[in-house]
Amino acid sequence: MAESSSRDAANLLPLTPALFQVLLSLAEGDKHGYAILKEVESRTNSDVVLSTGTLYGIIKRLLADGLIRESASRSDERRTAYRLTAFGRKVALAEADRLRTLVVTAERLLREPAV
Amino acid sequence: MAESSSRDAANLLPLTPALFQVLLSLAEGDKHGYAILKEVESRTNSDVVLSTGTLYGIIKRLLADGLIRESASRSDERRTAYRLTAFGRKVALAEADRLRTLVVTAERLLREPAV
DNA sequence: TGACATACGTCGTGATGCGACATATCGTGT
DNA sequence: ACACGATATGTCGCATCACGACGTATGTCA
Repeated sequence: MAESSSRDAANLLPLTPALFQVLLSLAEGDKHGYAILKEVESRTNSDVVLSTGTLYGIIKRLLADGLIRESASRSDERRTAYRLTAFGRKVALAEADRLRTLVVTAERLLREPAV
Repeated sequence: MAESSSRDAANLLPLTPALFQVLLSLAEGDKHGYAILKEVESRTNSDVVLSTGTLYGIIKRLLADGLIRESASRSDERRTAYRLTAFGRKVALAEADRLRTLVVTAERLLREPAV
């Protein structure tokens, strides 16, 4: 026990797949909404295609929970860029850890071909 | 193209975390509902605790989609055991593959400590 | 000028997970 | 005999979330 660092990242887990993709996109670098949309789509070979309805809802929740914040660098007028916070990165890492454990378990359980 | 093996397992992805856990539980061996509940809880150290509302809804969907079926071995009167079908195992493997790829990507993107 | 990409956002709907509740049997302790 | 908790299955309503449809602009280029 005794690990109250900032806030407990584990409380927010598991992340929804769409939300996790947005965090990963911002881990790569600051982006505005539309750029996140396009980056996720291209990185996942169109396996994950976020609608704008999905995206802007997620951005609201991420801002409210302090996982991202508005980036100061707004080169352009009508675009708002977002940046992953330290806490946001921590949460994303926790989710990646959770998934890695899950995958290891899954591969162990699925290996045996039915007794 | 030209890969219509039984049905396309990829169509059902991504699986919800709870549903995936149920498949993993049945991959280990046939179980009835309550046993699935307890096995998931103990295997995940109570990180994942399914409510009965969640479980029996999932079982309905899994039956409807042919990922599980009722097991013939009903030693007891008031328990219904379930078994993972070949297709169900295939879907679970596809999900595990998807997650493994995601984890690799996530760890790559999250490694760099913000430029 | 017209079409398409960029960019942001809302709204309604459907799917999903969850807690609360209901019901019943079984085992064990007192 | 009775009570209590574990076993076992299920329903219901609520909240959350992803998605598609739609709306509004501006920028770009043929």
